[in-house]
Amino acid sequence: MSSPKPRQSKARQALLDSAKILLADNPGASFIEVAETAGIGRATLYRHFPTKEDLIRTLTLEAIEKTDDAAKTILASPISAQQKIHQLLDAMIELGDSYYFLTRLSEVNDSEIITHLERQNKGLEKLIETAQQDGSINPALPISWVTHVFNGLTYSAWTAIATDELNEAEVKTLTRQAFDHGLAVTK
Amino acid sequence: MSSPKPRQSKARQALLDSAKILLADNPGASFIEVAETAGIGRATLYRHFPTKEDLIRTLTLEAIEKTDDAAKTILASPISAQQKIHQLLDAMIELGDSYYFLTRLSEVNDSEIITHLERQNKGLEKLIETAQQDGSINPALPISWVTHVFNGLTYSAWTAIATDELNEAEVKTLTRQAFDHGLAVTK
DNA sequence: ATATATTGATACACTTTTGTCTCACATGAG
DNA sequence: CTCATGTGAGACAAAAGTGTATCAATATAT
Repeated sequence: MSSPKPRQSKARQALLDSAKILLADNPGASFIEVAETAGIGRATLYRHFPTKEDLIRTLTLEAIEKTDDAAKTILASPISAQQKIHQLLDAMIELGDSYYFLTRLSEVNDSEIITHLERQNKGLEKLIETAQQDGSINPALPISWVTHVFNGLTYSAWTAIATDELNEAEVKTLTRQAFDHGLAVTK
Repeated sequence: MSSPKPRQSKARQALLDSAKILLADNPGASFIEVAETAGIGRATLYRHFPTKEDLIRTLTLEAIEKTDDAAKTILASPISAQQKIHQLLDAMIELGDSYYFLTRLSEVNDSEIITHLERQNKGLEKLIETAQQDGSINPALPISWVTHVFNGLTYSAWTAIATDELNEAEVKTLTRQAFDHGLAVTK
């Protein structure tokens, strides 16, 4: 009848939102800074996350979960592999806020997180393989290279949105075009 | 007649080489770790670099200098803008070892370094503008977007080399193709 | 061989960070 | 209102990191 965690949720989510922004441009920020930036007491932070690793772990799992949610919908759609990849690119661009801090951290050690990331990568590779079979991606390209370009262009999109006058909608279009046809004149 | 710094050079360069590898996968590494990894005493490290900032600053300036050296030769060549961009991509891929640690660090604050990076970026933009005028890059694309793709694909190339079975020569070819024509079938 | 410079090890003081604990206060559910 | 829970502020101890100084050992140039 009643919601399960009515009290905690708000402060906790505000804390996570604040932390991922701070850690994105200062991966070495101390727990003290995290608490101060979030505007909460240090003791409260420790109550929610015993160590810095716990916090980062939670942030990472949250990002992974959001990606899974988006991927689930996209993969279930009756559209081509190419269109699915395009929508995945869009989803990753939208999730920039949740993911960017990860690119600035040390190598991931947590085995559960590694498992999730590998699973998601496997899913992307599967999709790429299908796209290569139907000819929308060059079958001569190594699958791993295509995933690296996927990630690299996602990174381009994030930085373009973060630093430039380009808005998210423009960047989505440009990224899609760059992924498919590069930077030559569109024919 | 005699070389200017015969003594220092060796230990110092070995230290820099070791540090950039360590900082690449652990940006938060302490000075103690840097010294231990390089196999030198902590006191010696402080003699060469008074603070961690000095070390990072030196590493960064070294990377910038290497890029300038490469760019100088490339820009002086009697080749097309597109070919110059291709060679710049090659050069950046080769400099992965020197640059990768920079992508893992906090925002750059040093004004001299910012000036250098902006100068190099300006040079790239100029080149892109020329390539757009001669039609090898789509003139409809925002210049800043092209630079983001340049950087994103450079990042793709680095990670492909670092984690995969692909060698540098293959990756150079793939990167060039992705930059020009994306991942569709080459015509 | 000898003077000079570099190095590694160690000790030291200092600062920052981490993690725990206590207590008074605020807030929301019943 | 009352009570359980969450919170902020601060004290506290322990650990890690930083930066300086000293000294004996080593390597190098002449």
